[in-house]
Amino acid sequence: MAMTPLEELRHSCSHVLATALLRIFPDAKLDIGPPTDTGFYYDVDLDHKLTTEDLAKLEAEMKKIADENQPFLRKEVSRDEATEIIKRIGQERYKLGRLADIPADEKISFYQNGEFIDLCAGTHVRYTSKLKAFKLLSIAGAYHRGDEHNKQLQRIYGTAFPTKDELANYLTQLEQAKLRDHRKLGKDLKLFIVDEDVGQGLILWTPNGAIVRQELQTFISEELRKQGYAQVFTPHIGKLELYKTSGHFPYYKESQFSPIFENESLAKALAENCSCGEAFARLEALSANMRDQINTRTGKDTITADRVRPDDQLLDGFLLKPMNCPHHIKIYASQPHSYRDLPVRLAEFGTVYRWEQSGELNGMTRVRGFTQDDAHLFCTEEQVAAEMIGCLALVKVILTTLGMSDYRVRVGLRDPDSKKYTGDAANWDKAETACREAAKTLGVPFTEEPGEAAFYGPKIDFVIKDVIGREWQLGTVQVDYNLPVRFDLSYIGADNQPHRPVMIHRAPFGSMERFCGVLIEHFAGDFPAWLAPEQVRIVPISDKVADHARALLTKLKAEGLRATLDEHSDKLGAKIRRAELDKVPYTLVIGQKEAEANNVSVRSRARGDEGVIGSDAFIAKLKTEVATRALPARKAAA
RNA sequence: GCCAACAUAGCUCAGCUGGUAGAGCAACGCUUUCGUAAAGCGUGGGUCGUCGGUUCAAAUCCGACUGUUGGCUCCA
Repeated sequence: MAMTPLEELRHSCSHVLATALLRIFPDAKLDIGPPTDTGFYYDVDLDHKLTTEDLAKLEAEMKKIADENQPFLRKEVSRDEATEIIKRIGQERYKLGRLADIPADEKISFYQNGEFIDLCAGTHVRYTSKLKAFKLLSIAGAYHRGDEHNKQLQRIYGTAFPTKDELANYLTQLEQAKLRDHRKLGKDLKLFIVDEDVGQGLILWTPNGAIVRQELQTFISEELRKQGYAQVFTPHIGKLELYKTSGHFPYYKESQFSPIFENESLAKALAENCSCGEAFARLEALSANMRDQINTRTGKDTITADRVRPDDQLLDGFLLKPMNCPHHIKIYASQPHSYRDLPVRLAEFGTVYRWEQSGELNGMTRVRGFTQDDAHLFCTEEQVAAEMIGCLALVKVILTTLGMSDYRVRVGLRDPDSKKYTGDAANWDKAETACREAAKTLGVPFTEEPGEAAFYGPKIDFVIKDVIGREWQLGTVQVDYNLPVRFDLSYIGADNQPHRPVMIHRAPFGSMERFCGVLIEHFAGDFPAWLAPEQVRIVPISDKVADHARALLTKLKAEGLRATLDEHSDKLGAKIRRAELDKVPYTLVIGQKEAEANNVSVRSRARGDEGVIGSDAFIAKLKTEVATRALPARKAAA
């Protein structure tokens, strides 16, 4: 595949970086150095721990190499010659493996610039002097071949552009992006905190953030009522047995909080001289055993769920729920269903807990406890398509209302080579077809990605990028033919015979935490009035109108608006500045003139000074803006 | 979990090679009563993330731990 000119430029930078590396650290063992979406990197195995000072040195050396104006020369060789070259330059540690990756029918080429020669398919710019605008950015650890069992190499990240202006522009953009990072804004606008003593990845929603979340929940609840969902509530824990049946316990044990054991069960285990270590070892064996049982099943629709043999019951206990499905399934299963009842749609803002690796935690976007705007639909096979479309429509309504249009849609299919999936192939095919067909109705491009399915079924995900380009899965819709089997769910059909329902799991926001994090960045903290923690701030010009201002505050609050009054003795400019920094959508300036006429001078965060209007007229206008969940109308560019 | 960097007042940060802490903003008080992004003066506020070590002496050097950040791995 040919590289774009920009990729060519960046990839050439990788080679120049490698050239500089070997000049400064001759014993460096090189792995690979490809271009990326935003720049390039090179992975290197080096005993010396690279520092930021080294980056500066390397960058200076790269500039020298660019100035030396070395030509990039391509050389095609046989496999034996390639091996010889790699040995000659002393880079056999990784390069021989990379050479072995090249299929037998493909040409093997090296690129040489100056003294440096590298196994490489290309392509490159013609001379190093073409590299005019590059910068080394950071050093990171990266496993060889992306496998955590392999040695961790040092990865040097950099970026490059055709011109210095473009590079400077990109670096400025990075700086700008940091200003709308949800972690910074979350602190500035007092939306949420994470406390060390409460625990990593556990979000404490402070009053301002709670308002945003509550408004989002209200919004989605309204939409759910329109679509015929029933609201349920379920507890935060469930017995281990429940998750053994669902398959979550054996499959995701390592990413769950440890079980909460019953006191009696623990006491019994202790009485049997079972140490904690042994108990956990037995639990470990149990989950491994469960996995094997499931994997060796032939995939027939057995109607009966997997059961744990009684002698496997070593310790009874509960699990903090890692997902809501089993609880909702039990609600469905609690009474018989006729085909006339279907679809049954059960919704809950359900809080779940997952043991994410410490290094993966990130602000609100990757946490250990989060609340899904979850729902499970139980329907007939014939209803799947329509229900899927309904779920996707809901996601679209939400994204449209919030003005989020920059996302991609991913259809996650099973990886035919992996064993992590449960259920029979025929059902998987049906489910995957249903997903594909539903995705087509979206009217936006989507990609099909094998290996992205959940263990119980394929899914459609909405993926959005954060300010620094990281992708986050938000809304998700998943078809599931498996859990209904595992829990032996049924409904009575028109033929008076029991039938197996199909489940759809869906969460339009994904999780309230992640969604709010992304939303903060999407709006850069400038929430539309309906979401803004503080919708209106009254700014009296002097104490002389304080009584009038207080009366207005009372009135705004009585009208259900989230309003505050700035009673500081600052000058107007300072109060305006404070309101702007707090990103309040509307500031009402009240002086003698306004007080006498019962007017307000409106300053909009989005549009600036909007002039004087009667206070009742303002209230009516704002209430409409809030009720319709309008996005702030920006001032037209002059 | 792994690699690396970082952790000083509510916030943003200063504190060079060791001699027990400073600024701006915020808060509070007083003065000012002001027309669309910062009025003036004053006051309070920190066992320098935690624990341990080196030293006559540690915010500063070393170690462990906790947390954060950037990556890697993972993400039902």
